[in-house]
Amino acid sequence: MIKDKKILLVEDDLSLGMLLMDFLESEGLQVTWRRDALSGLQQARKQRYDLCILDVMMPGMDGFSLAKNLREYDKNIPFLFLTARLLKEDKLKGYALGAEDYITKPFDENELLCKINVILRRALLAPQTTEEAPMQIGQFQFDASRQEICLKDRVTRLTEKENEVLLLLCQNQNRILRRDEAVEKIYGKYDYFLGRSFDVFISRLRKILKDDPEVSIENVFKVGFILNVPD
Amino acid sequence: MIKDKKILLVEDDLSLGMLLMDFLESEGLQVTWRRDALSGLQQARKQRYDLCILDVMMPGMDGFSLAKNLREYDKNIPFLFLTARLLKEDKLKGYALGAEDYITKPFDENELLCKINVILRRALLAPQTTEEAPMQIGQFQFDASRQEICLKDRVTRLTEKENEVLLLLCQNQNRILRRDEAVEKIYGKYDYFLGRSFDVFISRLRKILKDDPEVSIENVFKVGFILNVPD
DNA sequence: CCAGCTGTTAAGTAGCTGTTAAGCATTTCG
DNA sequence: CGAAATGCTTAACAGCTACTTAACAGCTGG
Repeated sequence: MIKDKKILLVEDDLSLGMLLMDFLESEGLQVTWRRDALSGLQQARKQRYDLCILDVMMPGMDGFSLAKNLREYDKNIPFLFLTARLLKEDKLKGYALGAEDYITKPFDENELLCKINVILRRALLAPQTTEEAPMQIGQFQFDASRQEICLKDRVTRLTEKENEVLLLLCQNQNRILRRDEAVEKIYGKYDYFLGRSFDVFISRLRKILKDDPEVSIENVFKVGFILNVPD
Repeated sequence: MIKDKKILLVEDDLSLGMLLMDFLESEGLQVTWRRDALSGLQQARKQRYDLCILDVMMPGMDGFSLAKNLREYDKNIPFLFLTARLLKEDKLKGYALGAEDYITKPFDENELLCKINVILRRALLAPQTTEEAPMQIGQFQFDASRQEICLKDRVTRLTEKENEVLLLLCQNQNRILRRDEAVEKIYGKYDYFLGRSFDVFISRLRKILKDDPEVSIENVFKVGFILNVPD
């Protein structure tokens, strides 16, 4: 089983919280337990967690709002909900927020552990966060960590989203970056308007890149884009 | 929501199978439904699926054994179990086999859809499983991941479907690609018009490939096509 | 409170793809 | 042989997809 991963548990119930914390720690996970949404949120900003386990019903801010806030801060952070309510619409709401799972109390500890393992296992397969070193794109020098791209002595600062899109293109240079995958990575979901917005960034990046004729962003109809770079 | 992903449904119950197939297809997924484990296994070997939905209790081979066999063939393929039994040890067994989820009947269709989306979304974030090298077709160089084919210094970008058809032909080079299987793989079903459409793609590929006289797409009457390549 | 920036939505245009149709060619089989 | 079925190719087109520019609402920092 997967060990040494950081779990943020936000659960107001004292006995359940202790129980879970003990159990998960005994399984080799590093658990931080917070008893309300606000301090859970603060904790999540202090440190990156591999998974957040959120109680839905809590005094003050509920688990759904907490999840929304967490996602604003890190749009890829995995979380799952714990709840005593089994209202169908709640469940769907949880998933709509991007939850990995939605578990109703009472639940079996080992089953929870299995679900946690599934989530962590998938996260293991995901690529590393960001590349720090500047990259070469034809005659350009693209530094994603500084969010800027240089040609000779001209430096262009990119916007946050432009930077994300260009980074994705770079990570797939000279092969297709699938449209749906790209949008999914950037926004966490796909719909018509997000696709349109993505197009606008492609257009803006093309304008930036046009000064090197050997570099181009080529469309593959209905599928995606290829960042063509020489060599 | 995520569309155009290939789902393999293995479920012996007629009414549930039809219900699920209709529902998932109406959500834009490409569903192949098999009614027993053995033909499910055969189907999985014919084509890569993004997710397998397996009934646990089936006459003959059960869902667990099927999952084991699937994993031998592709150790990363995601699958989830459907079952009427809610025995705890069954559940844990399912997860131990590497299941993404374990769903007990009766279940809500929309909840199932949510879970499917979670799984497909996670798979999107994972690195490319099939990093395919360009293939040689006579004097051509066919790069399916760039969706293009080169002869000397002439580069032809293929359309999405052309690419799919040519890839299938390549995977069966110098032997028969059965017409019904090909259409089934590409469209998820077979009817008269799909067969006609398929013919058009064969015709268009022939036009592209005609510049190397050693390469041909040969018809086998009423059965399919052979991509003939030298050596 | 204003100015500037950013991301999203909108609108218009252009272009591509997959499907269907139609006419002719080829194969099969009684 | 002749009829029926199947295959081949070209053409046409509706619907979808993409590109660009513009406008705008929300936010940020001064």
